[in-house]
Amino acid sequence: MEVRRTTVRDMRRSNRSVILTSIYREGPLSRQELTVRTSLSAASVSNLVAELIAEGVVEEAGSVESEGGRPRVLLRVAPTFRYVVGAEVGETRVRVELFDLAMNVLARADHPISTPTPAEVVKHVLEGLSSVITASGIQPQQVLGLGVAVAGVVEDNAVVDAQTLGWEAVPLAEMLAKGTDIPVHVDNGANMLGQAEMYFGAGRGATDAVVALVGSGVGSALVAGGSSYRGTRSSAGEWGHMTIVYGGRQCRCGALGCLEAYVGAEGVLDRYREAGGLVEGDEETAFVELLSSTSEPAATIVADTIGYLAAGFANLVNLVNPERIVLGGWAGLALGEKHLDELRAEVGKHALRRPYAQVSIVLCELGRDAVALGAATLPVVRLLRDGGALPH
Amino acid sequence: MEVRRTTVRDMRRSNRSVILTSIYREGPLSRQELTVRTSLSAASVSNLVAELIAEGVVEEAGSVESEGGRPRVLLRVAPTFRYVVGAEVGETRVRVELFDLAMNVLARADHPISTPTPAEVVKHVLEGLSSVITASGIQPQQVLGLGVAVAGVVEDNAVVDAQTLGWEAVPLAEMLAKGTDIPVHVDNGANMLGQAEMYFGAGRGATDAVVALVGSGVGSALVAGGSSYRGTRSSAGEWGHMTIVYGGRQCRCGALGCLEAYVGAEGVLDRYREAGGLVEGDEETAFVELLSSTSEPAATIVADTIGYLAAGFANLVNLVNPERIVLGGWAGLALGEKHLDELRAEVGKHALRRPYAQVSIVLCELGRDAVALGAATLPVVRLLRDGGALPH
DNA sequence: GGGTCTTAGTTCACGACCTGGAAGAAGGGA
DNA sequence: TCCCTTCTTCCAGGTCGTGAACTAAGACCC
Repeated sequence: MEVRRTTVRDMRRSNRSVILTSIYREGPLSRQELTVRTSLSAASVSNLVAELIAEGVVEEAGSVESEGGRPRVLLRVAPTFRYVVGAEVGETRVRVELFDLAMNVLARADHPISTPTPAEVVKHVLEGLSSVITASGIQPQQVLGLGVAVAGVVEDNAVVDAQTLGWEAVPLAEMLAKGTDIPVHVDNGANMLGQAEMYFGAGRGATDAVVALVGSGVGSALVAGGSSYRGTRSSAGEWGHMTIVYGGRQCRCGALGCLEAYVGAEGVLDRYREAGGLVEGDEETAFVELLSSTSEPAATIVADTIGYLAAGFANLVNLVNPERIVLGGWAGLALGEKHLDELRAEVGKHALRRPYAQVSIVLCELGRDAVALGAATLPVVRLLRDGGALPH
Repeated sequence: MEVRRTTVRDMRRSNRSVILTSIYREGPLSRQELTVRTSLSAASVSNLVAELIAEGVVEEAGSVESEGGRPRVLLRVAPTFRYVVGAEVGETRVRVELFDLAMNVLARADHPISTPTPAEVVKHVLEGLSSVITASGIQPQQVLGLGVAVAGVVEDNAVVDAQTLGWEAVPLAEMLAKGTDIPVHVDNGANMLGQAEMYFGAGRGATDAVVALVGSGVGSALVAGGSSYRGTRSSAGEWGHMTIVYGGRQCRCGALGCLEAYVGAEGVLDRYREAGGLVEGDEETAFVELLSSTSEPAATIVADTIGYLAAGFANLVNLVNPERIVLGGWAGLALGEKHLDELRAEVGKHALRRPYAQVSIVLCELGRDAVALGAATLPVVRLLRDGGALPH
């Protein structure tokens, strides 16, 4: 039973949330447009908006011609009402960025790390946090929240398992909270990149989508009915470890024939090497090299990769019937920029006709640095959900 | 924007819905237990329950010892408040069943069909409807709704595509509505079987689950966050056409290497035949025969089937992180009854450790005749959602 | 420049709703 | 008979969205 009672107060919060979310996500809107979209009465919109303006969450932003009468006053979420901070914890660095509510970057702090122990990471995130706050000249109280993205399984703001960092059961949010009064949210990196694309990139407007990330490894973020789908215990979206070639190549997860073993950059290069190809330089250079090579074995490997990836996409199309699949990750983008049409066509060969006709396959728009941006949206989403009420 | 405004009236409806749903799904409850579960005030519970009793939706059903004082009066949804009808449209027959709200079957009508044209099916469903109403001696006005399950893609109560019946774009609900005043709901057969299991069978209590159906073909019903997940355009759940052996066996959908081509009864028997096995009698007999055969090739085929099915399960486990997978369908049950433990172990080889540890794999409890039952829950779910308000 | 039209936004009385508290009725056990 | 717990009833208090009447602000016309 997770159905919840409703009280008289929930009503106002819920309506504030509806209005605020509309204003935030559908650009500047007039009160009149809000009455239409929310189907609230003009009186209520006026009332609620007045309250939001009085609190400073919303502000008027110019006006626009009406249909012959008094002009409509546009409303937007005040970008400087509060600020949000996003952090990306990678294997080799910690990046912290401060945004206003319009998600403009106001300050950034990068810090390389050698041994990413939890204590080390906590220290650098907190240092980055105060550094970006100072750099942007705002008050700490003006920061709405800190979102942290970690590559690994995250449950309830705690990192449960992060193989690349070698972490297990690290209560990251709790540890960070000891060093700051700012509310802390922790989530999975792939989900955060997905969230960024869904809010500000190629996923805008879609309610059922998958953001598929192909880098050295392969992952995805699922969006169902407008919000991120996490599964029972937050580990949904492990698309990379879907068996696609039964009994096939060994994957680093231990299983055989995972998608990742075929389309992850590492797997692709392994396959190229086995076919006699020459792999030089770091993974990324080599991968890009492979993509632009005109040699016969390289072309075969690339074509095969497209085929495997297409089968992986088709599995998503058939199983979850998304309206959009957004391909990202550095290897995914590199591949997609050259071969998107082939990929689309190939998906059609593996997917069922109907769901295939309903899906559009596009590339990420935000590049790979959007992880911190995505993490920073966590406190924003909370603000919108609570109708502009501040935490505590 | 699918967030909806809330008005002062939605509040009462929503609270009625919360109470009614609790009573229906969590068995007879006393008012006192309702105040705890819903966190509504005792005054409101009393008030709302009185209203529901006055309308006849809820009734008192005995009492139970309290903690020393006045006994608690138990409440239940009045089984005879209204009745619901479920229909299953198959290739060879139409089955119509009438239930009370406790989902006891009160009457059943089966009708064989030779050429399942839409007109024919409409005729038989309507005949079945009036036949079960007459047989059970109730008034047509007492029937809350008719749910119809069709094997095929259903969008907005219209059958979009049903290959086995050879239908395309059949507005079934609309056609049926011309012959009856009872509200008609149409949905996909696999989803309805899934719904039945989720409400009354092996899925009870789970909020993130997959009901996997293996018969001659293979399908599934996804349940996310407590309700059925349909995807953008209602065709989610096509698990059977997930590529599992890239470039593998031809599937009847046209693609290569679909799960269905390996674990659907038809595919299994084909593989057995190719391995030199002797397939006699109809599909079902032959399949059961194969399962109990002790010959070496048969054992291999069965073991392979378990392996492929396990990979298909593992893909679900990794991608959607369900708390439960319910295996059904006649072939699935036959296989599961003998080999469930092997299947579970095999899934562990393909799935990631964490999500695998969080899932339980169980068999359907309701048998394959639960399709009409599932379809009949459609109007019940509507009733619960609307807090007991009758349609129209 | 003044009147008028049109559309946008505001104000206010009203009815619907939940809550908390208090008082009491109901039903059983000691 | 007394006590205890579970409902029920009632009322004042507070919140909310709504419809209707009202004000605001431009455009247009003479």
